[in-house]
Amino acid sequence: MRYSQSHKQETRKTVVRAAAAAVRAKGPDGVSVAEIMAEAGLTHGGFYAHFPNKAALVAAALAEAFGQSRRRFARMTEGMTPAEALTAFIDSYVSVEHRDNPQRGCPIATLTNDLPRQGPAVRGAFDAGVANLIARIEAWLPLGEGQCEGEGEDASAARRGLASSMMAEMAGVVALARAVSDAAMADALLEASRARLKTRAGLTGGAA
Amino acid sequence: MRYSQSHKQETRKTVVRAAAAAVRAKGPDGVSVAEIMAEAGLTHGGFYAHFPNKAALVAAALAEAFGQSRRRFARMTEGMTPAEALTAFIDSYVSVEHRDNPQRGCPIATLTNDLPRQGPAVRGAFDAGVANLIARIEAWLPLGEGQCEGEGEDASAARRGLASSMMAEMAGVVALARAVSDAAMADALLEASRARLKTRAGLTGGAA
DNA sequence: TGTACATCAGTGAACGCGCGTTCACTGATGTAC
DNA sequence: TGTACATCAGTGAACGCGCGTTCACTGATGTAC
Repeated sequence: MRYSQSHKQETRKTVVRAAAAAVRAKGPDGVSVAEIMAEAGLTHGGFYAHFPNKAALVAAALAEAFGQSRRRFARMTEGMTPAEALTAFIDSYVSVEHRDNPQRGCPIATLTNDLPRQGPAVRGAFDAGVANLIARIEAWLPLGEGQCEGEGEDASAARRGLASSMMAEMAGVVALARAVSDAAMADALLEASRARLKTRAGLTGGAA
Repeated sequence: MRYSQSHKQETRKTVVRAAAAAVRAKGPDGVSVAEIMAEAGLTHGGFYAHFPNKAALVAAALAEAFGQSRRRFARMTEGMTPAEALTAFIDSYVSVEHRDNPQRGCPIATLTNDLPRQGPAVRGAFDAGVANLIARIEAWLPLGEGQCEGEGEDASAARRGLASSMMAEMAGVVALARAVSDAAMADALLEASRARLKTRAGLTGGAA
């Protein structure tokens, strides 16, 4: 029952971080306000001093989760060439480690199916996260790639299309590997997509 | 309150069909037993004459949904060459029509995120559905495709890997197109993956 | 063929339970004097 | 610098509500005679 000037903001951050983990692990409708507040060391009654309702917390948690992922990959790929960065990104995204730790993983792989049922604030945060991830992949892709030689409108559209297609496969395969209960099949799904994604990005022969 | 010999089985089928649609539209935890029974023209109390609990209904609904998808695509691709069938499959799976009608679409694109939280019966039905879909795509793929020329262990493994990778992208992009609220972005995601999937399957130049 | 009875699919009220949200209260802090 | 007061983050009991599940009951049907 003490508080200083910045104490409320710190408490809010703790709650949002707890929510970011819980929402990814159990889904927006699978966690309760009381559960998240307890995780943050508080009781559920105090929740409404920080958020108008549960939906606002979910929106904040989603934004926090996207921020965490972005910072993590920025740190990981610091100083790398685009080809190295993209390889590292694919290897860590399409991995057993990522599959087995949804609570600190990419929110797209965890929450996609729940999103159509969420409110505008949550969906807006999701749109932004998806667009950001596609743009990041696109920036890492080698120029003049694949079927579209030469610079111009077509090459740029092809790069964007490839980045979008890769994003869909990456999020899809991680979600699928979590859903499948046969362990060998789950491993095989990750392995197949990891190899194909690198080929698709033109990363097979070595760095570009 | 009448019943004939087959009446109970017909009622059960009606309930399972209603559940198969409702579960895909709203998720296993988003529909109530009462809602499904009302959809089938019954009251909720009678539910337990047909199923031991809600989980059993969800498992039956998932199996029914997979069966519907399988029959639909079998009908659609009847008499086609493998290349034609695969093209038709990609076009209808990665489509605006499929995105906008989850209630009669592929359960993988709808339920993946909910599956880790389901019981063994539901998860077993899901595993079978995923394996079946990958096998179907694999059977449609042209022989000696892509990077792996010549027949043998490697070519077969490459075909299976490609089929698995394509399945992940297909389910992933449909789920993603539903999750994204920006209509232009959702359309672009589908379009990009549809084109890339055909290229990946070796369907671009014409039939093989 | 006709009658009496047993069955059981389906009804609708009721049960605990957990949830999101509300609210009267508490007490450590920042501020006014 | 010291004291009195107002603030408001956090507490914990309580609220409606919808859910899965249970249960006493109903009445059309299949069966025994």
